[in-house]
Parts: sequence; C-alpha cells; structure tokens
Amino acid sequence: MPASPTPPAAAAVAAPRWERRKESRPSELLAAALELFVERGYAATRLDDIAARAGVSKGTLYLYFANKEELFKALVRENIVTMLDAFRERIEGSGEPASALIRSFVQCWWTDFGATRLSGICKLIVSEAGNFPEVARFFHDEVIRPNDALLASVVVRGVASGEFRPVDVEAAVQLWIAPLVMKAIWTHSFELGQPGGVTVAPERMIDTHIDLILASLRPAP
Amino acid sequence: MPASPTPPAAAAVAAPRWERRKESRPSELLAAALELFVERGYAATRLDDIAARAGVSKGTLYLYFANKEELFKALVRENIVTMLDAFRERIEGSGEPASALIRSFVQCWWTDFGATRLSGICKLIVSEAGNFPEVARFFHDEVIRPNDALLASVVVRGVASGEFRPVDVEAAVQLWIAPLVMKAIWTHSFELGQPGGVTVAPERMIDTHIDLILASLRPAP
Amino acid sequence: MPASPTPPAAAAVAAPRWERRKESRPSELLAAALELFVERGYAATRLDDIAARAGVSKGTLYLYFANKEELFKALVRENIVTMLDAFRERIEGSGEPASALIRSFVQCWWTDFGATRLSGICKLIVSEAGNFPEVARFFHDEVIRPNDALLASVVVRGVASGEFRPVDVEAAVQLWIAPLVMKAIWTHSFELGQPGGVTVAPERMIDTHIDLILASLRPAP
Amino acid sequence: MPASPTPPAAAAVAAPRWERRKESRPSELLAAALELFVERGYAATRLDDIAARAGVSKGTLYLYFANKEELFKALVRENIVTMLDAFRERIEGSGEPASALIRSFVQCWWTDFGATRLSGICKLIVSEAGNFPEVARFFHDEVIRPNDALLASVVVRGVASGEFRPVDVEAAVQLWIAPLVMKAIWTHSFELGQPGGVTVAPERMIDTHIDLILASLRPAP
DNA sequence: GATGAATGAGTCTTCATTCAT
DNA sequence: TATGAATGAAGACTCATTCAT
Repeated sequence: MPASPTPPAAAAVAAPRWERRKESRPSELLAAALELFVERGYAATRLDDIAARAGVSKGTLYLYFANKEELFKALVRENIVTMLDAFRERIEGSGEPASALIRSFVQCWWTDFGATRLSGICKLIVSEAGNFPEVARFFHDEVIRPNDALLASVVVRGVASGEFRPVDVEAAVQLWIAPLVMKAIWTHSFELGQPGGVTVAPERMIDTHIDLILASLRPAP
Repeated sequence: MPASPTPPAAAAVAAPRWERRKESRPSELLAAALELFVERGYAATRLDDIAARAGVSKGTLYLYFANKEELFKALVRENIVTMLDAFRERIEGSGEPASALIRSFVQCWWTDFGATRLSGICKLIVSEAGNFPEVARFFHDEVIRPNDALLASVVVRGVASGEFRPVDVEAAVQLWIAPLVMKAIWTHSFELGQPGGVTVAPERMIDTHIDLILASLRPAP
Repeated sequence: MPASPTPPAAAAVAAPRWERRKESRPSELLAAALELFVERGYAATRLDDIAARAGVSKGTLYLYFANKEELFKALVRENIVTMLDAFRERIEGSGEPASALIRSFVQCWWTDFGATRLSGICKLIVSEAGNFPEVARFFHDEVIRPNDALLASVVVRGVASGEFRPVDVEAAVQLWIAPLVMKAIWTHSFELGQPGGVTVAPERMIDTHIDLILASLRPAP
Repeated sequence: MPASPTPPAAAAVAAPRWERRKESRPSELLAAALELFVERGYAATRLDDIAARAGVSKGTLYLYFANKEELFKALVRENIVTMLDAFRERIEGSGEPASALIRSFVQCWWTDFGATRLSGICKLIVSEAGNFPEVARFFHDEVIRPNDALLASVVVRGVASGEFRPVDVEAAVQLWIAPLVMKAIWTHSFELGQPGGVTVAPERMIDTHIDLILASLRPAP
C-alpha cells in the first residue's frame, strides 16, 4: 500500500475520542432508530443497539430524547411530516385527465414512499398501534385520511366528467391503497433475507395494479 | 392395570370429568396467548398476563410449553393448521362459474378468516416476522402461497373459458388478497378503541371489492 | 474431623437453592433495610446490598415492596407503630409523683428506644425529611407530637400540685427531649467506629439529665 | 511580559474587574452547594443543580474542585473554619460573671450560628457522617470538642467561684448544647414548607433554655 | 398436576466525570 | 477560563424461567 493516505504518524493528530455534532446528531440517531425499530419492533430494540449503530454512547441518546418512548414518537413524527407534502404536490398540481392522475398516484406512491426507508414506518405503526394509541391516531389523522382523500378526489373528478363509471369511492380508495401498503409492509417483514423476493416484482405489480384499477373504472359500453 | 374402569376405546367417547381440564388446558392457554400477543406484540406480552387471562398460574404454562418462544410457535402452528382446510374445500369442490367462485372466495375469506380471531395471526406474523424468520417462512409456505394458488386457479380457469380477459394472474391475485389481509390487520391495529370504526364497514368493502374485481376482468367488447 | 455432624452424604439431602418464607420475609427485609439505610442514608444504599444482607436476591425485594421508596416508607411505618405504644403505657399507667415520672420518662426513653436499633429511624428521618416530606410529616404527627404531649402532661401535673415551679412547658419539653434524640442520632453518626465512645456514657448522661431537669424545676424557697 | 499594565503588587490592592469573577467563584459555588446539600443530602444533590444554582456550567465546577467529594469537604472545611473564631472571642474576652456568660453563650450560639445558613452544616454532618468518616472526625475535633470545652470552662469557673452548685460538667455541657443543635437541624429537616413553624419560636426557646440552665445550677440554700 | 415464591440476567435511565471546542 | 456535548459505570426495576411445596 504505497499510496496510503493515512500514514501512522497521522494517528497522533486525528482520532479524537468523540466529536461535537449538536446539529446533525438528532437525525443520525433517528435514522439508526428507524432501521432497528423497523427491523425488530419497538420492544425488542435495545437503546444500546441504536446508540451503537449511530456510533455514539448510550448516554448520548438521552441528551436528545427524554426516553425510549419519546425517541419513538419523534421518529414517527419527523418522518411522517416530511413524507406527505412533496407527494401531494406532485398529484394536486397536475391538470392531467383522471386516468393519468391515478397512474401517477400509484406510481409516485411507490417510488416516493413505498420503495423508501419510510415505508418501514407503516410496519411500525401497525405493529405498535396497540401500545401507542396516540401515535396510531396521529398517523391515522395525518397520513391515512389525507392520503385517502387525495385519491378519492381524483376518482370523483373522473366520475363527474364521465371518464369513469360510478363506484363506491370511499371503499374503492381503501381497496386500492391497501395493496401498496401491504407491499411495503411485506418487504420489511418477509423479504429481508431473500433479495430475489418471494412475491412479484414491485414494478410488475404496480403496472398490473394500474391496469386493473382503470379497467374496473371503465364505463359500461 | 387389570381393573381399569375406563377402557381406551371409551376415552374418545366420554372423557371423565376430571380429565377435561387437562385436555383443554393447552388450547385455553393458546387462546389467551393469542389475544395478548395480537394486542401487544410478542415482546410486550408478559407470561404473567397470559397466565392470568387463562386463569392459571405462571408455572403452569411451563407444564405445556417449553418457553415463551415455543408457546408462540405453537400458537401460530395450531391456528394456521386449522385455518386453511375448511376454506379450501368450500372453494375447490364447487362447479360454479369462475365469477361466482371469485365472489365466494372473497366472501368466505372474510367470514371464515378475516372476521375471526384468527386474523390476528396475520398481524402477529407481520409484526414479528423479523424476530421469527422460521415462523414467517412457515406461514409463507403453508398459508400465503397455497392461498394465492387457490385464487389463481380460479382466475386461470375463467381466462381459459373466455369468461375473463387475460391478466397477469400472479400479480392480480396478490393485489386482490392484499386488501383483505390489510383490513384484517387494520382491525387489530386501529379499531380497538372505536367500535364504530374509522374505515368503511367490512360488508360494504367486500361487496365493492367483488364488484371492482369482476369489472376489471370483463373482456373487452 | 471424626465427629463432623454433617457427613458428605447429607449434602445430597439438604442445601436447597432457596426456601419459601412468605411469612417471615417482609420483616427480615425491613430489618436489613433499616440497618443499611441508617448506616449509609437512603440514596447511598443499594437494593442489591439490602437483598444481600437479607440473604435473598434482588428480585425478591420486589415481591414484597413496589419499589425502593415504598420499602423505605414501610420501614418507617412499621417501626414507628410498634415503637410508641409500650412506652406510653409504662408512663401513663403509673400513679407516682411527677418527679418520679420524669425520671421514668427519661430512663425508659433511652432504654426502650434510644438504646435500640429503632433510634436509627430518627437519624433517617432527619436526613431524609427533605426528600420524603410525607414521611417527615407522618413522623412528626405520630411520634414527635404525642411524645412531647406525654412529657408535657407530666410537667403540668407537677406544676399544678406545687411539686414544680411554673415554667414554659412547651419549650421545656422540647429542650429536654432534644438531648435524648441528639444522643441517639450521635450514636449512629459518630460512634460507629469507636466503641469506647467520644462522648460521655449514656447512663451517666441520663443521670445528669434527670438531675438537672429536676433541679431546674425546684420551686423557689 | 514587559508592558503588562497590571503589576503584580497592584493585584492585591485593586483587582481588575475581570479578575473579580475568578476570585469570588469558589465561594459562590460553595454557597450554592451548601444550600443544595443541606436541602437534599449529598447523594441526592446533582452537580448539574449546583452548577445551575451558581449560574455556571457543570464543567466549571471541575476547574475549582477535583470532584464531588472534594467539593463537599471544601464546603465543610470553609464553613467550619470561619464559624467558630468570632464566636469564641466574644465569649472568652469578657469578664462578666459566669451566669451572664452562659446567657451570652446560648444567645450568641443561636444568633451567630444556629440562625444562619451555617447551621445546615450540622444536618449535613449528621446525615453523611457514615459516608465521610474523615469529615465527621474533623468536625468533631475542630468544632464539637472546642465548643464543648468553651462552655465547660465557663461552668467550671462558676462552680469554682461558688456561683453555681457542683455538677457533672462534661455531661451537662453536652445536654445543654444538644437542644441548640437539635433546633438547628430541625429547622432544616421539618420546617422547610411551613414558615409558621411546628415547634416553639427560637427566641422563646432560647429564653427558656437559659432560664432552666441557670435554675438547675442554683446552689442549694 | 399445579402453584407461586425465588431467582438473576437483561434493560432503561441517571449522573459524575472528561474533553473537544 | 469556560462551556456543554459525550461518555460509561452504576443502579433501579422487569420478567422469563426454575423449583420447593
């Protein structure tokens, strides 16, 4: 290794025992916590492990979060708040026909959310809703309902314009979002070890989903 | 035992009263465990609570299950085994047209499984899959795959007979089962406190689901 | 060791890992706790140490007391309740002249309380009053006030009968009990290491105390 | 430092403003520590709280004291040293009769010490003697013994002159100082919340104390 | 077979102490 | 000199598991 950029002599200079990172610490900790909570669940995740993954000591966690529960809530809140906004804009701003909007909705939902780390939040909420009712309610009110409403508005527009046949919009919307959520949860529950996947590939599923939705909305001839 | 008053053959017919207890214990324990595991998750459920709910002492649990993990696995196994069989017979035995079979599938899935205590198993598996990979794999192989295959066979028959238009069967099947599973999970996660429910009623959702599935399968004119 | 009373063979019979002692455990635990709390103070006493001194494991403490604070309170309560009763009877039942009653009061106070383990409670209360206001108030109301009142009644009787000169009874009573309490506290604070003692012997102090009290109460000629 | 504007000699006379801080810091810190240690005890007082009350950061404490224990010892030492000297002078210098000296002793003890913050030291020593034997011994040798000796010398003088009757001086002295100490301790233990006080007012107690002491010393007619 | 007292390893949380800034 | 972020050892408390009764 003739061109090693870190000669032994440098060791005396560098390698402080720790660094001050008041600004970036909280998000680093939340990121580490998200990974582990999603992977193992709330109770089975030890604060030691979160600290270790974030590269800090256990005590440092308590400089930023009052306790395990607050860390969990901060995690949910932080990720949820940033999640929905960009997504909604992409859908609402467009003037496309309803069928194109539905296509966008499903595709964006997956790329912006389902395929990202954030989808782990879903699994977390589902798993821990019983133990954190406030969190569950918060999630329901701030995420699920607005999301349903967004898709519903698209469908209503399509039905009004005659582009779609009349359907039970509220039920339909929940039926169409469910597979997306399910796919996200599935990923975090079953496909951890097997990268090939035991279910159909997401893109193929998304395409089929759009196809079936639009077919089911086609007006009778 | 020359003078045994209860010959082996009789045991299957009329169990003496003092035997009943011993025989029914395991399932009483598993029932209590199921409720609590579903409600709180594996780690957050204490053996004390299970014992209390089953009306026995903590030590008694260890007479029937080697430890908490084995209790959990027994719980999953027992419920899964009894789950699928009756359901499959109802579907496969029938000679109805494909569309009627699909209707039956969705309706029976909900009444025989989704609406029962057993649906809690879904939530449990999803939540704990990361911590019990063997259980997850077992569930996948014994429940999910056969279940998907059952519905797929119906669709394939319908497509072959020209009753349905051609679709990506594997993807479609997963897309159609997902809302059922999701609804079941939802119930155990969100609707604990609010009996009125925050989502649309199951029956209405089932009806709409069938309607949309069949509409999406209608051959092009 | 030819006459060893416990031959090796007996080892297989005796030596259970632990014993059931539901009845006697609580008082054993409180006794161990009293010693250590008095010796080191509340905060500096670890539950491990209490458990070790009582010959049980840490977890056993929690079978009998909800937490450290409850253990502390139970300790104070239990000892206080048993403390005052016998003492009061010895004083109140007697028909002796007031001077003899005062002599009895001081002597009994020391022998029945000051010289026993119970006097450690005083130190404990004084030290921890700030952190356990309810306990302090309880002690004040249940012990200090009744005790003061008991001595006060004796003095009042003596003054009424002309045996004593008139004095500020309330103040006098507190001035006379203080040295007794002080001596008790002192013992637990300073004379732990030095058995010879750094202050005058209790008996000598008690005798002088009685002598001075009675002298100060002698009516003017 | 050729152009230093503050020659060393001047420093002792007129300290520059930015120096003052540094000089007064230690006593500010000790004052904060005294309050909190007295209020809560050694173990229950956090360095954070001391720092906060002194208006500095936690790290600053370590610039002046090696650790918590040294801070505690410094606190005791500093307060003890300043405590006794002025008091002794007031007593020893006087040529009054013994009875007047006793009156002065008791009154000054209370006003110069018992009624001041310093009396908290007593409570502290009593509470923590077990955990800090050196401190306890130091206090005993430097405060208790000299204090006892001072009062004893007064009594001995009075007995020698025939002003007082003979008594066990050593025991009497401890019996008379005890109520003063007790009153001081009491104040810090019980009368934190209730300003009205649950015991008799100090002045009344002091007056009665003097009255009873002198009465008990009156020579037999 | 059933009980529940006893155990002790494991986890959250606190706080004296250190050290980069 | 002063700060306060970071550390990690220590202690309260929990709970799965064992075992005397």
